[in-house]
Amino acid sequence: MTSAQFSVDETARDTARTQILDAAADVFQRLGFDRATIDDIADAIGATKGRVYYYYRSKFDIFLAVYEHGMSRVREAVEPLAAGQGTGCERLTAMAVAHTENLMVDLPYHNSVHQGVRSQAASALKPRQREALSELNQIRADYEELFRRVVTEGMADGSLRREDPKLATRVLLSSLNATDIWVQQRPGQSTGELHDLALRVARLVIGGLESKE
Amino acid sequence: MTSAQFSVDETARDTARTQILDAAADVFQRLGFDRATIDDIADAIGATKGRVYYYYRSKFDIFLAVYEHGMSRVREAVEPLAAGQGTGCERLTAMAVAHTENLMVDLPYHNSVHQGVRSQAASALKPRQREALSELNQIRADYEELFRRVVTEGMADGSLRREDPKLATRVLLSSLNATDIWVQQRPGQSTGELHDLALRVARLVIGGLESKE
DNA sequence: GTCTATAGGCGGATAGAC
DNA sequence: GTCTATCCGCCTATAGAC
Repeated sequence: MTSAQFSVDETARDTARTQILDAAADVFQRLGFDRATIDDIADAIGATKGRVYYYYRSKFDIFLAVYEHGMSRVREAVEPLAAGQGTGCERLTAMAVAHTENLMVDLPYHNSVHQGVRSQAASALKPRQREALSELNQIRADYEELFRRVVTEGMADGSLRREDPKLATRVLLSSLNATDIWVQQRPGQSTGELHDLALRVARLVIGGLESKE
Repeated sequence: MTSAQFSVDETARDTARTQILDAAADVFQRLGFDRATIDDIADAIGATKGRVYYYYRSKFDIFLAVYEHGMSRVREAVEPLAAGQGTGCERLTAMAVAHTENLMVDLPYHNSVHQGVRSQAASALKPRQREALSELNQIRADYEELFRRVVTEGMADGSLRREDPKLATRVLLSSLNATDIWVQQRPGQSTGELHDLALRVARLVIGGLESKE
């Protein structure tokens, strides 16, 4: 086996896995994790259970992969902005816009993650799965910490009101994430329109609705 | 059968139904509607399935009753405030505080409703159930409309920034509702502490985090 | 009214053919 | 690798005893 061949095999495997993940995220969004069946996922890619179980051990493992995929994409988009130029408020706004934009683009993934965060307590997990889940929750906690640092800096430089940073960050992030209830992906939507909507949402949440007198 | 006796029977029946509803809301919150079993609900009140099915035809009917119960309580608390004194911003804030406070007090009910809104598309419903659900969704839409009117008035009287009222109302309500992810009921929590937390959350969402320069 | 027992179906997961 | 066939457990809902 040449290394080129090895590489090709790896790519093919990754492609197959990603195809399953995309389908799974979509089905999870539409039906919810519990109602979604492996057959639904298989149908969505024109296959049967057999193929899905060849690539993933269990339904929960698929969920974990969707979670990880979704988190790493949004983190890549947002993390660089935390250390950028400008006041805390300006950087926080840039992060919030990028977060919301990513949420809208990767809506099925985000929605699945969101479901997972809501109901993680449920169901008896195998040790392997429990470990994987708590790793992901750690990544999520780190992500929140990223926002909390910028919030704290913004309060220090006077661009943000002084409030409990932990509470403020929680409210901010949960508010942004809540948009996944009412946004809907439309095929004809340009990325410019999405950016515009994300901007308006982020400004509403950070700037508030109250007029500045 | 005297009318007094009739009344007593009705009360006993209502008490039994409410007990089931309280248990169901709690179980739905902890496990999610899909994972929750009728046995879980029965266990929570020290009974077996038989009792639960004597009072409710199906699991979905229990969910509908929880939904209705939760919505009518929050509506009773918030509706009178819409027509009160003060600027649009002041009335909106009072409504938002009452909404959030009620959410924290009736957390299991709110959380169940929230789940229902998220996944209502799923599962084939019987005509009777479909009708009941769309009635509840109408009640929910009316509730949102109540907020939208005050938002519009606030923009007219200058106490709120001019924005698309529909978008602003959606962001506001979904932000407030999103707190059900991270709030947790603690037995020792006084109503004063709850009110204080609700006030801070509502002011963060309406007033924003940005400092007014 | 509330229980126990059970029917009935669905869906996750596996075995084994191709 | 992907399929078909099937096992098995769980859970909604009902029947019927008490």
